[in-house]
Amino acid sequence: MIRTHAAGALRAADAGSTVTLAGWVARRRDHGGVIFVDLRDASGVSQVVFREEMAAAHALRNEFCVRVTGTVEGRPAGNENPELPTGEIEVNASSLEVLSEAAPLPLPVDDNVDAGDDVRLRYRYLDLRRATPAASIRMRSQANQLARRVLHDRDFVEIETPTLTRSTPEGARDFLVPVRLQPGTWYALPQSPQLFKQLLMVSGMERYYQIARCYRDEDFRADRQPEFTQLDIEMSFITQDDVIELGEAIVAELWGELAETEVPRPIPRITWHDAMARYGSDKPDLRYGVELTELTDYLRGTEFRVFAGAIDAGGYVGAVVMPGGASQTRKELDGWQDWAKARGARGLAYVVLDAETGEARGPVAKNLSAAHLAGLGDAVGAKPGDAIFFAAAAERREAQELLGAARQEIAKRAGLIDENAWAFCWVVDAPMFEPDGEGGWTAVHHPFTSPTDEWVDRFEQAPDRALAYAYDIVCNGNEIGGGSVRIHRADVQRRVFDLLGISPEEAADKFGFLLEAFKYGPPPHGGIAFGWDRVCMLLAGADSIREVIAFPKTRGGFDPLTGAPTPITAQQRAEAGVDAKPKPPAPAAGTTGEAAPVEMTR
RNA sequence: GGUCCUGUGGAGCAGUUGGAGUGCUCGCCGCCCUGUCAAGGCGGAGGUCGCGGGUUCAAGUCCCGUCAGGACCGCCA
Repeated sequence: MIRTHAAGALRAADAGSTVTLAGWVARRRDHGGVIFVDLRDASGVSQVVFREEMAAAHALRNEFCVRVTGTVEGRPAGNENPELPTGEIEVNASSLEVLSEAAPLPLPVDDNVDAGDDVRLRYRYLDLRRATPAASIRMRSQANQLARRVLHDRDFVEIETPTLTRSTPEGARDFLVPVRLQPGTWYALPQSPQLFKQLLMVSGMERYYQIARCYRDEDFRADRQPEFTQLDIEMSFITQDDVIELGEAIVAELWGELAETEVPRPIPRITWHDAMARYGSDKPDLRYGVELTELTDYLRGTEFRVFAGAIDAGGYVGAVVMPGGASQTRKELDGWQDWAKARGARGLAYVVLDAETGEARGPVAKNLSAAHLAGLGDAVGAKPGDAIFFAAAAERREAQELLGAARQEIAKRAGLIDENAWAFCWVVDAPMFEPDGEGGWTAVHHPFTSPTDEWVDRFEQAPDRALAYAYDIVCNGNEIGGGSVRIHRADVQRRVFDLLGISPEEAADKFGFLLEAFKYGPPPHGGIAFGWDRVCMLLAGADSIREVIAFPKTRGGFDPLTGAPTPITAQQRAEAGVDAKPKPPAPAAGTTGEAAPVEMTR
């Protein structure tokens, strides 16, 4: 090593020893006759003092990479810096070697200055010299280690699966890779290792996990990148409760070690239908109340067309209360209409209860009968001074989701969110199917998800109500993981495919290899995958997963650092076989009554 | 694909009813400075106000288009 000590580790006890440090000039304070330099390495910062005979130190600039030898000394009385772990000492330099110089910086390496995303990402290596971004990446490493420890303690096997594979039946668009050796054919990058982990269960591995990179070619969000990471887990001979117990063990370990939070176990469970009814979301944020109230029955018979239309159509009318919302200005209340329209709703009906008299006011109030108005406050749990927002739709879920979004917005605007709180829950008993919009059904989770025992023999009778052994774990309104018990019985799988309109031929074409494997004694199995970027984002206290990814992309899929993606050369294009047409499949030998072509082998 | 926000020396910002590239903090260059710790003082350099078009006597400012970054909707089992 070209250094003897870590800069951040020096303490008063080291006084008197000669040390050699290597690191970067974090800051310099040049007084002419004496120069102070904060020397930073991965461990932290120590103050180095250069005296008159060390004139070369005048030439140091921020982020020069240097090696310094000197004596550790206690700082003169009164000059200690209690803000720094190394604040009691300083290094009196006797030699200075500039290992490399730094050009003027395109962004300040300073924890107090936050640059724009494009500059930060273009110079991510400089961005990561800052304490907070660096800490997030280091924290993620710890999270990986903690998860591995929990899983290894439980005899899990870490197994890597291919990233050049064939398309698997998740719903997202695939990233495709042309295949030079077979022009016209393409690999897909995996959207998840779903099928491989099920094959590993067939193979008798029994307990698999992987920190797996996954790829989905969809639009980005603050919590979505085109390549992302899952902590992917699958287990044999288990029930839903076993997977949930394991998930809780992992979450408790992570939050216990990295967030100093004791996660209450068992983590509360809520059914998917209750979550929608009470919170208008399948990933409810339980850090605050503000629950939804269904008013379909209460308002039955109303003459207000918006509500009556939904009720007559067999739909839903509901409300959510904004505590203190009656004090909003007309402009603020109008703002809610814009908010709702931005979400694709027609508007957001509201009634405010006068803070003094409790009288219901607002545009909707005059459309409701005196009887409906009189009992409204009690029906929705509103007090004088509150505002009540309504949503109505023929589709129950549509109205609930609007109210759920309003609930979140209310909590934000009314300051009801405790930013220091952690609220976990499992959302269980998810529906198996949802309408595909064309008269058929599509799998809510994926087509290998098992119906619950209650529904396994009759899910065809009411696909809209059939429930699955599918579960999501939610933290502060973020879905941080989800999984299911899988189907291991061929007859059940066939019936699910039938309902989904997947023909045996189509099934064989898409994932025949899995069905083939399931002929040979597949064990009952199930699993879970954690959205690892989101988990780390929450643990890091960040508001974007970009903060916990070393080299993230911008929302356009662009990497400002490398400039990827780029066009390819004509030669690359020709070699990759991007433009090749796939050969028609050769008939099997003998099936056409003609000799099959035989290729020369070497 | 849609809605919204942002774009001003290297970084972060301010810029009023349209009136001279105006200002602030940091950084950069030079000089001074022996106890600072986001050191301080003096001086200096650095600009296609993202880009293109329009309105106007006059545009950083208003309008249209476009590019880039961000938030959301659609999409993402």
